[in-house]
Formats: sequence, C-alpha cells, structure tokens
Amino acid sequence: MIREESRPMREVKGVGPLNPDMILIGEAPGEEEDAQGIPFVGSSGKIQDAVISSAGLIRERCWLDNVVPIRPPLNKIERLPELGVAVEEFIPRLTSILQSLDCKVVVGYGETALNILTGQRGISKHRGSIYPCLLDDSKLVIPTFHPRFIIENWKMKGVVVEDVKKAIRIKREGRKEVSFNTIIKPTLMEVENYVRELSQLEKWSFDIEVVGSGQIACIGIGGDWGGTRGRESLCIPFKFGYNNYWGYSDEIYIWGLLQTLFANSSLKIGQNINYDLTKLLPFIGEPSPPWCDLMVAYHLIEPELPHSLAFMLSIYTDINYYKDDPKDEELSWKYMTSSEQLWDYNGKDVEANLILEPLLMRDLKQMGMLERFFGFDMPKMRMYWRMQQRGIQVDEGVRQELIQRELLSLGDKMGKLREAIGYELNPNSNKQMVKFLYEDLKLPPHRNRKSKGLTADEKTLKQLSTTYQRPELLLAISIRKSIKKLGTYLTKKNNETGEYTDSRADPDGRIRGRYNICGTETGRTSSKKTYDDTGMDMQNIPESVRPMFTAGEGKVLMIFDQWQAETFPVAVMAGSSSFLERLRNGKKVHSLVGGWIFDKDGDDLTPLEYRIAKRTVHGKDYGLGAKKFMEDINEDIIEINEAESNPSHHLPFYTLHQCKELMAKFDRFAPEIESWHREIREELTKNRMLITPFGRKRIFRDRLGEDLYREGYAHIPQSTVGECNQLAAIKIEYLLPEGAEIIQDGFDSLMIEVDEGLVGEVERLVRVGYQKKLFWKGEMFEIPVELAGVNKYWKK
DNA sequence: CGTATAAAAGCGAGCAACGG
DNA sequence: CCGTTGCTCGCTTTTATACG
Repeated sequence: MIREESRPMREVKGVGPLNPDMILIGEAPGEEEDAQGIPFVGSSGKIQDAVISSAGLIRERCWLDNVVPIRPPLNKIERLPELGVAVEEFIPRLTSILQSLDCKVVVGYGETALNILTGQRGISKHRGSIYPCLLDDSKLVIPTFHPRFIIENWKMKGVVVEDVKKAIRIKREGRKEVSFNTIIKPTLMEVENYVRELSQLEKWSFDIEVVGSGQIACIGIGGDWGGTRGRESLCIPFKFGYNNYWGYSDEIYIWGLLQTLFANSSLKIGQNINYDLTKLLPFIGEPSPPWCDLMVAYHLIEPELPHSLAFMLSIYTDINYYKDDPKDEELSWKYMTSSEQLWDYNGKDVEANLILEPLLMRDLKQMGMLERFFGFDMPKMRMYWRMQQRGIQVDEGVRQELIQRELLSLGDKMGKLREAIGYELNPNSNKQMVKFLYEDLKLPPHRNRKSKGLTADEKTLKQLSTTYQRPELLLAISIRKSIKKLGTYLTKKNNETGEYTDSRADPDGRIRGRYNICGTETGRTSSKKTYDDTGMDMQNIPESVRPMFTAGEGKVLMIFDQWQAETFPVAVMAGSSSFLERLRNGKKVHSLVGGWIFDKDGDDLTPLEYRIAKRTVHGKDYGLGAKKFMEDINEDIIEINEAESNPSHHLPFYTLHQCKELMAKFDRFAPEIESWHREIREELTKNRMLITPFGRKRIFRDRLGEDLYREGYAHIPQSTVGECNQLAAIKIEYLLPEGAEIIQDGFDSLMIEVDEGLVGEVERLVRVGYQKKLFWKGEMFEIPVELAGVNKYWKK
C-alpha cells in the first residue's frame, strides 16, 4: 500500500505525569497532533481542554494518550489497515502505559476507546457507565463521547463534562454502590399482600414490559419503605414464554387488585407513562391522580437532552447501562420475551424510578418549576392522554374520494413524466434523480451543503426547472407530494400485501394518534402514530386532507384558535406600541407593515405586496437572513407567474439588494423588534437561558451563534402560544358539559366535538377557558381567541 | 427561520441458496 | 469448501409534509 506522505509514520506518544490526576484516552492522532507529535492539540484537543477544565482538571496534571499512536489516513480509523497495521497491534503498548500509571480511573473518549478498554460496543448507550478496565484490572473506565463528536453535537458538551466530573468523583470517593431488590415469580398470596402494603405508601413506582405482539408480559411495582426493608420491587408476570402465567380467574383477580391500587390517591411514578397507561387502560381504566412521569420532569429540567431512563441514570447515578444485561449472548434483548432476565430488568426499572424521583424533584424545586410540574405539566399529560383516546371520526366515503382523486392525478403525472423522458423514473429515488439530472441531462451539479453529495431536492429541482426550461422536474416534485400525501395521511401500508389502501382508522372509524408533551424543546406538544402503529400525526394534517374528518352522529366540530397567535407575544415582548395598538384594535399588522415598506396606503397593496409584507413580518420576527428572505419572496413570484398564462405579464424576481432594502425599511419603522432581538442575544450569551411568561426555563446548550440566536427569538413566542393553548385545554376539558369533548390540538387551536344543541354554551365556556392574563416586564397581555368554524366536517 | 414526524431509499450485517 | 447473489432486518440519510 502506498502511503500518502513520504515521511515515515510518526508515533504520537502520550503526555503527562506518571501519577496523573486523570487518564484520558482518545482514538488516534489527527493532522495537527501528527505534525506536532503531541496528543490533543488540534481542534478536538481544544475542545478536550475546555471540557476537562470545566470539569476541574488541569491539562498538565493529566495523562493524555490515544489507543492508536499513529495517524490513520484522513483521520479515519477504519482506514488504518492501509498503513499495514491494525488497531489490536497497539493494545500491548496501551496496556503497559496504563499499568505504569498511578491513577485508578480512565476516561475513554469515543467508540474505539470504549471497545478496547471495556469490550463494550455502542458509545451512546454506554457513555457514563463505569466498567473495569480490560487492560489493567486495577483501573475503572468511564467512557464518554469523543471531543470530535462534540464539534458536530455541541449540545452534548455538557454531558461529556458531567462524565469527566463523574470520573473525578469516583477516583476521589469511589463508586456509589446501588443494590436492587426485586422479587420475582411471586405466589398469588404474595401479590395480594404486596399490593396491600404498597397502597399504604405515599408514593410508589410502576413499569410494564410487553412481548413482541404487544401483550403485557409483566408489570413491576415497587416502593421505598425506609428502615430495614428499604427500597424493593415486585415483578408480577403475565406471560411465561408464550403461555399465560396465571389461570384465568387468578389473572382477573390480580387485575382487580391492580385496578384498586391505581385508583388510590398516592403518587404513581413512572417513566414515559403515556405508554404504560395506554397499554394498561383495558385492564385498569384511568388511574387517579397524582401522576409523576420522570420523562416529563427531566424534559422540564433539560429540554435539549435525551430523556430515556438510561440517560437519566447515567447523569444522576452510578448505575450502569443495564438494558443489554442478559448474560447469555444467545438471548439478546430483542428475542427476550418472558424470562427471569426480563423480570429482573423490569424490577430494576421500577427501582430506578424510585431512585431518580427525589433527585429530579430536587432539581425541579431548585429551578422553581416543581409547582408547575404537578399543577400544570402532569394535569396536561392526563388531558392529552384522554384526548388521544377520543380520536376523530373519518368519513370513509370522503376518504375514498380523496384517494381516487389523488391516485388519478398521480397516474396522470407519472404518465406525463414517462412520456417526457422516455422511461420509468422514480422521483423518490435520489439515486435515479441524480443520474437523470447530472448524467442524462448534464445539468450543472447541485450539492447538499452538509453532506456534499449530489442532491435532487425540491429547491434544486425548482431552480433547474426555471433556468433550463425543464417542466418535467416540476412534475417530479408534484409526484413526490402526491405519494407523501397518500402514504402518510390517506392510507396505511398493508404489511402483508405492501399496498397502500388500508385506512389509518381504528375499527370504530376514528383515527387516533398520540400526543407527546415532551416532544419539543419549546414546550409545544408533538404528535405521531400510536404505539401500535395505527393513526397518524394529529397536528400536521394537510388542509386538503382535513375534509375527510367529520363529527359523529348529531354532532358538529367547533374549531377555536388563538388570533394572531405568535405576533401577539412578539409585539408585547418587543414593546412595539404600533403593533400592539393595531392588534388590540383587532387588525393584523401585515397591511401596516406593507404600507411602510411600499410607501403607500396599507389598504391599497397588491396581492404580491401583501404577501411580501406578511413574509417581512414573519422573517423579521424570527431573524431570517436576507438571502432566505429573497428565496421565499421569489417562491411566491414563481407561484404567481405559474398561474399567469401570458409570459409578458410575468413578474420579475426580487434581487438581494431589494430584499435588504425592505428589511432595512422595516427596521426603521419598527426598531423595537431589532432591539428585542439584541436583548435575547445578550441574555443567551450571559446566561444561556430564557424564561417564558409560564415560567418554563430552557437552557440553550448549542454553540453560540446566529443559529442559536434564531432559536432564541422563536422560543418565547412559540412556547407561550403553545402553553396558553395547553392551559386552556385543561380548563376547557373541566368546564365542558356532557356531549362536548376536545378531540384535537393544533398548537394554537383546539377542535371540540359538540352535540349540535350545545354550540352556544360551548362557545361561551371555551372563551372563558382561554382567558389568561400574561405578564411580561409588568405589561399585561392576553391572546384573543377566535371561533374559526362550526361545521359537520373539518374545514374553516 | 424555527419546531416537529413520516416514508422511501440506501446501506451494512447476517444468512441462506446456489454454482463452481 | 469458497465466493457470489439475493434476501430480510435494522439503522441512517434524504426528502417530504405540516404548523407557526
């Protein structure tokens, strides 16, 4: 093999004292390390230095080294064989170095170090765990992400710092041992006694495991009795292999016991309990409050970090990743249906909840959010849990009509495309599209900015289509949209036939999705398919599909939305009196802004001018750059020109210069927005935290810069509108009479299915429910609510 | 610009069938 | 027995959609 450089391979030796404060092992030297002959001096090295110093270490007091001491081609470890060597050949070197160093703890950076030092695989699963060192059994290893990973995933920098701090603590104080105490294979009488004893406690924890088919395999329950008994869990099995564990009447009896337990008034602790409680619903009904979901709690504390139980345990405790626990390699997790390992695992989860709960509550209290967690977030979860079970009725006739129309149009477009290019081209295949664009048509290459690969995305197709007069490219875009609409919203893939014809509705004709209250960083709700793969995302349904949704017999759909939802908080927070005055008079700000930027009466704007004004307001609210602003405007112009058959009437595109001018004009008339943005930037730089009028705190963990600032500008308005809607929904659900139910959340809107005779009363109650005085720097504001429609079908 | 989720395709790993 | 081919599975990437 020919080496890229003529210089002989250089070995980058480890550096540091022989009795270091910490040993930190990376993968292999990069370019800069190779040039200087010192580990961790390049871009990763700078981050590494910052990480360890945040954790309280001094670089000169640490031993820094790599598993592989030579630089692989292009820094890619998998290309090491091209130099005629393998990673394994360097293990003896590392072994003797580790054994000569007087320090009992090692930090392993990245997958390679994890694997060589501990034998484990999968750094994102195993980071933060504590393992014996395979190369020196007197040492412990704490694996974490490689500093290079932080460059791409800056949000994880704090996590790596925590892992290094953990290593320091373990070196100083040793590991905090945690023992689990799980009772498995109980008798009926043991179950009965345990449930009775548990129901005496103020709080207890639960967790379920399911078998592949979705049936409940076991349910773990547990509590902390203090004193000599301490923390303990019991796993109640329901499946034994593929058989039932209990006889029929015994199982019924156990479900009865559990139903009583879940109906009591003690705190029920779980992790992602939307899942467990949905599975348990047919057996135990709706559990009584209070509920405590640790995933929701941690999402409040750290909205930008993962919320899995494993991740929380790695941050808060010395408990290792245990999901891969089954020792028998043959019996890997995915094939484990019911077994003692599963029951043990179940018990561990229950006890892990009990360990985490006080720690999370302590942090919530310290951040001033404990009260809203129990008073707002958990009631919100219960409200959405009920809402997702109601679903929305589908009119099968309308659905079929929409499918037929879409299929017809799709077939037509496919035919036209085939005719135009002479063969069958799949527009969804990037590979085929790239070949078509750049090999067959020989068009100038467009590349993905991040991956650098050739792209055939919508933007590219639009550009190429207009510059090179290739209308078939617009057909390809349109085909993609049709397929997407059919597959996502109108039909469901049949796993047996592979065809897209099935409805996404349940047997009763209603479509149900699920709502996730910790699915977003802003505190908005997100929505997706159910755990059983039925239903759909209930929040982002395209307007063209909505008419298939209808109200039940004798009912209508009422849709309420928050008027000028995000403009309102923006105007208040920016302190823009001109915007506020207009909004409080019930008028939108677009024509006001249109008047400013086009020097004319706001009521005399052309349709294009109005759209540009709207885009200007929107763009300025969220800190859009002039270039993207121009692209958006020109997209509008393309659309308008497409509708105009006479080419001499086609409108010219806006230039970057013109767009910059529009934005500058906006700034002259509404300088408050720009100064509000400055405040946000200062706040983010200083504290990396923003607080909403609802008291939601978000720690911004990404790299400071324009992208982060833009996230910041959007955060408070989005979060405020979302939580206004959620609070209203909680109140409205409580206020609504029999015969009226909230069945959908649309970020800033609610859909209510109502008996026809109750429309008037419901409108009054919903208006009451939406009333919420908000305060920002002493100024009071209230987002007005609008009744957007009362219809048999879902439309405006 | 941001916040999301879903589907199709791509791709590697593991494995069976098949041909030499 | 080995190597190729083709299949499934699970994961990742790309591109799409929605909402503001």
